[in-house]
Amino acid sequence: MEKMKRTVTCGGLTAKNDGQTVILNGWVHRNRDHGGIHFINLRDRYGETQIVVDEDAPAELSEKAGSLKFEYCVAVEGVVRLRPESMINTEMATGEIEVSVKDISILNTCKTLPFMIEDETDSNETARLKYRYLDMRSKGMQDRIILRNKVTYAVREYLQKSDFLEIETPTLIKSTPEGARDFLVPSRLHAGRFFALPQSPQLYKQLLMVSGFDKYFQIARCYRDEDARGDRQLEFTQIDLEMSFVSREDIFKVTEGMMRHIFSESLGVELPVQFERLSYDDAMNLYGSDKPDLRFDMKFQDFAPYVAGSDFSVFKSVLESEGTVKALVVPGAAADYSRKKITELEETAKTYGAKGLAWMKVTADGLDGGVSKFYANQAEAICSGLGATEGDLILLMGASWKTACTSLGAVRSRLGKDLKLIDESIFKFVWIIDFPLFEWNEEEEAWEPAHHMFSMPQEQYLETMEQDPGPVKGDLYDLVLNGYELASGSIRVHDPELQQRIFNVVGFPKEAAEERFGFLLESFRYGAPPHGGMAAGLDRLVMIMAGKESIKEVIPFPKNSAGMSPMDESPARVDEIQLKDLHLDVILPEETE
RNA sequence: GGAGGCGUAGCGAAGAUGGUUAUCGCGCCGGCCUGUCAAGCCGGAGAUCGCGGGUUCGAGACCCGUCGCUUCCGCCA
Repeated sequence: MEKMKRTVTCGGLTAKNDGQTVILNGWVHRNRDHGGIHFINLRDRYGETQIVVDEDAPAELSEKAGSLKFEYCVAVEGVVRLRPESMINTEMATGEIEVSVKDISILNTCKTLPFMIEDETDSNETARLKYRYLDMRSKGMQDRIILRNKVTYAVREYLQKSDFLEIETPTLIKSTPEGARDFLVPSRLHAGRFFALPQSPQLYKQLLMVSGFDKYFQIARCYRDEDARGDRQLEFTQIDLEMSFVSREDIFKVTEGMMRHIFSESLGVELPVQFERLSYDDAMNLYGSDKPDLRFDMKFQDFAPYVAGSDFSVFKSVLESEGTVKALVVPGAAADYSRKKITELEETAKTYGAKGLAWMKVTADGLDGGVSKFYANQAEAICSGLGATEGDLILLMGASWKTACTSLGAVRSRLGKDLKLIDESIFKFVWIIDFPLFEWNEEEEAWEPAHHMFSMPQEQYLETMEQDPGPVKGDLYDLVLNGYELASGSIRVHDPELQQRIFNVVGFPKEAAEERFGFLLESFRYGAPPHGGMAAGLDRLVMIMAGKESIKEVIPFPKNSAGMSPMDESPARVDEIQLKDLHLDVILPEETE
């Protein structure tokens, strides 16, 4: 190897290198054999270089060139030369030059590939995951993994310069009942006991604040044993940070600064100095989502004022049962939206629990189609009230507040895509603030934490928190980017008494709290500083930056949607001896005959 | 747990209303070719049409079941 060690990479040669003797190492990306002359594109992560075995090359070399198949790993020695003027490839970074080959050494051959190595593969995901090491040879995957590296580097650079300390927290921890299901790790040394893998470093970073490390961050792997989604995996990575002696504004400032640095350094995109803010209530009422995509507008409007003056009984009964009736005006969509296409929108709404989707179209003479006959007498008032004009489609949703908002929100998202209202080239950040601290669980008939139990209630609600938990807003915030929840954070509780009051509201008895979080509560009794922080999803961030819709595209070795790896076939069964060591007995679900 | 979509050669796809030997592109094998860069041209091999059952003279197609993948809901921040 020493003799044929590379002196340059496949992306490094330009016209300036004309005449130099170089050695390249890389993979055969293409091999074009023209009979007497071979053009071979040699590829590595830095780029591609065309190497040429000329017509007057020795027969042995020519034959060797002909034998090079896709993805052979080779070393090549040759002389850089300028391409003839008319042969310059302007699409290629190294397109001005080529390397005239003097010697080829085959470092390794390659079997027939399961799929071609192309810039973006359209091969099926299972094959891509099974041969992930080949999939990652593609330019697209290489670019994304490299982008991910740039992002993590920018994170560290920015936070280190802002006096943050990168500190590791344990990944074998105590299982806690809140939130998602834990991954459990059986203990060999302690029969019947289990560690859990962390869903986040939450408790430990708070303890670091108690220790006085007033600015902490970590690029932390987290685990949740829940079903996968396009933007959710069993294991994922968070940019986790926490600060002491801060208010929400300090955390916003750091996060905004960090995002600006990330985007500027890794994409060359300049973000605004401050991100927009929207209260949770407004986000839900106007966009039907706590993670609204603000790259397009189309806000909801209140349709309640027109309900009483109509015979349309569905909406009347909705309002009687304290529900909401929302209107969504879709400009100019009347002609394009046939009954069939509206039914498709209705199906979207129904997946979010809506019973139906009412509609009408605005014509020159008033309202037409759908439920228009019920509102004919108010046509003018409705159109001017909603700002609807001829050719617009009006969609109406009546349901309980949350169902009305979320289902119409889903319709809005779909319309955004269908009508191409979204400018794909922009990055639209928005802080969603003033989240409710508690959420009423209908089934369990109990209050539960909307985020987690360690978030601070806003001061004005402290008096009434126990009597009336519903309206209590927390010092809680999410950062949303292009309709994805990118980060989530809060000012934490640092007072053990207040923490206990919150546990009480969500029906978490003192004994259970002590049992689970005793170490945290105890730490609060030793001069815990006020603190707060946030955690941002690294995978999602890089996914959005890369313009992809699945975090699998930015994770080197992801699991499939069933939570398995087609490559190593994990999770796998283990042998009896291992189980015995761990004091485990496995009961498989009954096998169907 | 539920709903939709998909499953045809190594890969990507076509295959109205059931009809003889299942089609195309890429890849693979062989040959030709002196400037290509998705090179081109000629020839060849390669498919129990996911699996099981059924309807039929006849099923890739229709029916039932089942498995796998995928997206979404539930779940999860």
